[in-house]
Amino acid sequence: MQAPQSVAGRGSTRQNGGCSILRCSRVKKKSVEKPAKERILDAAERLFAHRGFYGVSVRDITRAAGVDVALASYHYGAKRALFTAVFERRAELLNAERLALLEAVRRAAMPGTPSLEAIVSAFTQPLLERSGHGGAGWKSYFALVAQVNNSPEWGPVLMTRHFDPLVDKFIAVLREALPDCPAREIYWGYQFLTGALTLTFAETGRIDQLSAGLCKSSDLDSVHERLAPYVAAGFRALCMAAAKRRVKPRRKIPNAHRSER
Amino acid sequence: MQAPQSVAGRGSTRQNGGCSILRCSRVKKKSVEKPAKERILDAAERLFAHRGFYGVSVRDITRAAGVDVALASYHYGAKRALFTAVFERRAELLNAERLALLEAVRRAAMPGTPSLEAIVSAFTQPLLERSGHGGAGWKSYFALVAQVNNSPEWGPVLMTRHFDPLVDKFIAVLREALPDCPAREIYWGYQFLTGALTLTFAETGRIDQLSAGLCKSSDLDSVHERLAPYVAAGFRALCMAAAKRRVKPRRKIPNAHRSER
DNA sequence: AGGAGTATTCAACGATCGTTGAGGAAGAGT
DNA sequence: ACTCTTCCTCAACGATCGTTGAATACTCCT
Repeated sequence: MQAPQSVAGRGSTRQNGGCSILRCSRVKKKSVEKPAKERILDAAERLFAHRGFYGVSVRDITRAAGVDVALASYHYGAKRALFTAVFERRAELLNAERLALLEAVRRAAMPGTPSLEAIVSAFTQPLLERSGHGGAGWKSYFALVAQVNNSPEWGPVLMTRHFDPLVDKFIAVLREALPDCPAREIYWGYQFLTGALTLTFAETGRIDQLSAGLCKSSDLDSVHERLAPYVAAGFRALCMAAAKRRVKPRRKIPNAHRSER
Repeated sequence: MQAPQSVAGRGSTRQNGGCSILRCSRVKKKSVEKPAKERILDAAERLFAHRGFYGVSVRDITRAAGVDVALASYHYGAKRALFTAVFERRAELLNAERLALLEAVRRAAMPGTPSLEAIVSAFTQPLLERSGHGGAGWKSYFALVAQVNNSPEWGPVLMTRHFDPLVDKFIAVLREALPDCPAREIYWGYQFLTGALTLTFAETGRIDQLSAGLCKSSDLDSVHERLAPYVAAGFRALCMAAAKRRVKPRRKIPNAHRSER
């Protein structure tokens, strides 16, 4: 959580990273301390992940990064642009890797289609692996994604723009693997998958307390082991239910109480 | 979305709800317009659900409710207390109904145990039914729950305090229905369930766009039809995988890249 | 050495934030 | 008529908000 990132010496009157007479060349400084522009992004990532866009002030971020307030606007413009910059930084890297993994899984199964478990795993593994073992920055990033995905304000904008092109490809492969399954079922199944996945990223510690320590929110290896079979079985159940519904179509749900308050 | 709640005439100099000479008794006024205290809670619910705790100012809320700024502090104290009041208002009502439904399902299956589908449905149906058909207030409430559940700041406090006692009871019944399944698997299965469920409540419209209109975020009847079989199959798959793992225990996951950036 | 260009700081702007104290309006009880 | 209580408004507090323009520091090119 409170990983010691960017704890290098700072202060209001810092000049050369602390060295007074020794010439400290730029190369030296860069090797010992990240550039300010990147430190701002790191600090923003960590703080936004915990308290959301509105819960963090630009001053909170620059203070955590050890730079002046004005530097955030200088490098990123408005606060909103800084937020999207945080979101976008790691998105493309992830998409590239996930797409490659999907193609690898597809090729490995040729001339047939890959198993549902393999498809789902290709979708989730790059994320779970980095959130679990990629360092504090990645952990914060996925916690941020969890909040964005469940936000009516940010979800439709950021998630759709940066992840849906890849999701389309995954869903196409899922449809190949489930040729008799209506597309609707696959979309709903995907929605349940992404809900389960993003809540895992939030790592709120709720399951730790519920299970009295038997499960750890931070144990994403356990999640990786379980999510694929869980979701794959869910997809199959949706397909079977849809097929059964086609035979004897039943509608409506019972036990309704339809009134405000 | 923009349901016409509390649009009654107001203004900065409103005195008696608009009537000047006619004596309008207090009872009459109450019947035509909700009391201010409740209007504040309604407005807060709607706004918090959309932009979160920090994204809404007390002035936003009181303006939407048509009352003075100071009235929020007068009735609820600090802003934080108003937020928890919004969260708590509907929580107990839900818990009571869900507990009764769980007991009913349990009794109906005596002397055996209820099906996984029936247990999961008892857990989700009161929520999906109200979010789908309970009116704008309920819809906002569950969107708020979705954000809280995925928030590292609020989730561990509010969700745990108000919902976990009930969740414990559900998990106990699930364990009865899956007597050979390790408890760990059931907790993870529950976590995936609640993640899928709360993302559904967020209704971000992402699935609408992904499916090109084939699925509607707001169609919670479809979710109700599908979530129980999906999750039930997932639980069974987790149990089977755990049993298989017990026979030939394998560890570790492949393809790791463990380095920050 | 000097100029160009980038990176960073400083100080300040007006706006909005959450909260509060004093006081008014209205009804109930005496 | 008086007081008490409850509900509510008004005005204002100090703090913090996001953003900006001017000025300074540093690096690189020639």
